[in-house]
Amino acid sequence: MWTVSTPGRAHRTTYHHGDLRNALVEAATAAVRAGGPAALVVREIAREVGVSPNAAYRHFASHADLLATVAAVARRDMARAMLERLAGVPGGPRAAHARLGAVGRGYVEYAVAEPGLFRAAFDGAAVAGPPGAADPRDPHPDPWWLLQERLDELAATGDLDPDRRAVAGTTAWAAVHGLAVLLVEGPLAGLGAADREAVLTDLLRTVDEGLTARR
Amino acid sequence: MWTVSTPGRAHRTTYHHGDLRNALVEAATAAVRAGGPAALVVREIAREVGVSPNAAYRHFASHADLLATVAAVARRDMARAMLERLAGVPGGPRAAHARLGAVGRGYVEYAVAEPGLFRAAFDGAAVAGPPGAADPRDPHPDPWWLLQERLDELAATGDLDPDRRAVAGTTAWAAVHGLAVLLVEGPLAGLGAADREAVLTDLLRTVDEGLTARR
DNA sequence: CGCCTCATGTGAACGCTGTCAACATAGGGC
DNA sequence: GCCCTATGTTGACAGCGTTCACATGAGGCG
Repeated sequence: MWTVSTPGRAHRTTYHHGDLRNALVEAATAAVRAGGPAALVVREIAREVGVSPNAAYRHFASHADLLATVAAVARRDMARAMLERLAGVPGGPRAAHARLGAVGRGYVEYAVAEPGLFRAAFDGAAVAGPPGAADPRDPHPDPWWLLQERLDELAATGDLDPDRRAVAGTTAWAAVHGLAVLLVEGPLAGLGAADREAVLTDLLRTVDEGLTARR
Repeated sequence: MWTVSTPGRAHRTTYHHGDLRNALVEAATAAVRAGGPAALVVREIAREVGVSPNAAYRHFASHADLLATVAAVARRDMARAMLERLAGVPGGPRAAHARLGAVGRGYVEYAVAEPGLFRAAFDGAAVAGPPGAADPRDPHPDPWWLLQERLDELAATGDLDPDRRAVAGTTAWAAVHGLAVLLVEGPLAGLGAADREAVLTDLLRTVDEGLTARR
C-alpha cells in the first residue's frame, strides 16, 4: 500500500491512509527534532506524509494541537533518557545523592543532545506541570516527576530538611532547567563539550550542597 | 505634523515621518511587552505607526532584525531594573551576599513583571552573552554582567573559591534564569505571589550556600 | 450479499504573513 | 535653486493556518 519514493516523500495507492495520525506525529516529531518548534509547519508535514494539507485537521484541531502532541512525545522521550541514566546508579539511601545527580545530568544532557525536542517539550502552556502533579505510576513518566522522586528519597534519608522539601523541588528543577535552556537556545549555546561538562558538574554540586547544607 | 487619532493608530500629514525607526521600535516593544515575541508582526507595527508595511524595511533588514532590536531594549530595561534593586543594598564586603541576592531577585522579578519582554530578551541567538563578555563600563549594562560583578565581589572577599569563580557565574545565572523561565512560560506560570516568593527565596539561598559552601 | 453511514480524505478558497522590485517624494548639501 | 539620496508607497508573490463543500470507501446491518 504505502511506499516511500523520495526520502521523506510518500505516495499512496489507497484513498484512505490507515494510520495517518501516527504518521503525522512521527513526521512532525522529526521536523521539530531537526529544527525546533518553529520548524513544524502543518502543510509541510502533510506533504511529507503524502496527504492533502487539510487531512491533518481530521486528527488535530490546529497547528498548536499538533505541536502540543509532539511536546508530549518529547517529554516522554526525555524521561526515558533520564531513566536510563538512573538505572546506572545503585538504589538504597547511600546513593540518593548520586541518583539526584544522575537525573539532573540526564535532564541537561538530553537537552543538549536533542535541542529541538527539548525546546518543544517546554513550550508555552502545553506542559503538564507540578500543579496537578502526575501519577507516580504513570506509564509515561514525566521529567519533573523523576526529579521529585529523588528529592523524596533525600528527604527520607534525612539529608534534606522536610520543611524545605516542597520548595526544594522547584529550586532543583529551576537550576537544571535554566542550564539546559542557556545551553540550548541561550548565550551558552556555543560552549564546547569540556566547558559544558565543567559547568554541569559545578551546578549539580551547587544544588546538592545548597539544598542539603546545614549551617 | 503627527497626531494620534485612535490610540495606537496614527495618521500623518507629511510624506516623511522623521523618526520612523524609533517609532517602530517603540511600537514593536509595546507589542512584545503585551504578547511576547510571537506578537511582533511587522505589518501590524507599520499599521500602528501609520506607515506602509515596507517602510519598516528601510530601517530593519527583517522581522528577526526588528525583534533582535526589541530584545536589546528589553535587556537594557532589565538591567536597569536590576540596578535599582542593587542601589537599595549597601556596598562593602559585608553586604556582598546581599548584593548577589538583590541581583538574582531583580532578575526573576523583572521576568515575572514583564514576561513578554523577558521572553524576547533571551530569544534565539540575538543575545550578547558571556563568550565575548560586555565591557563593564558599558553604558547599557547587561543582566549577565551585573551578576558576574557580584561573583567577583564574592571572590574578592574570599567567600567564593577562586578556582570555582569562572564556572560559578554560569551556575548562578542558570539557576536564576531557570526559575524565571519556569515562572514566565513554563509549568510554574500559575504560581501565586506567595509561592513564588517562597521558591525564589529558597533558590537564592540554595545558590548562595551552594556556591560558598566549604566542606 | 448489498446497502448506507460516517469517519476520513480532497479541492478550492480566504485572509494573513514576510519580503521584493519598481516607483514617488521631498529635505539638505552644492 | 537644483539635484541626490534617504525615506516612504504601491503592487505583487509565495507560503502559511484554517474553513467549507464535496468525494471516497471501509465496516456494520439488514
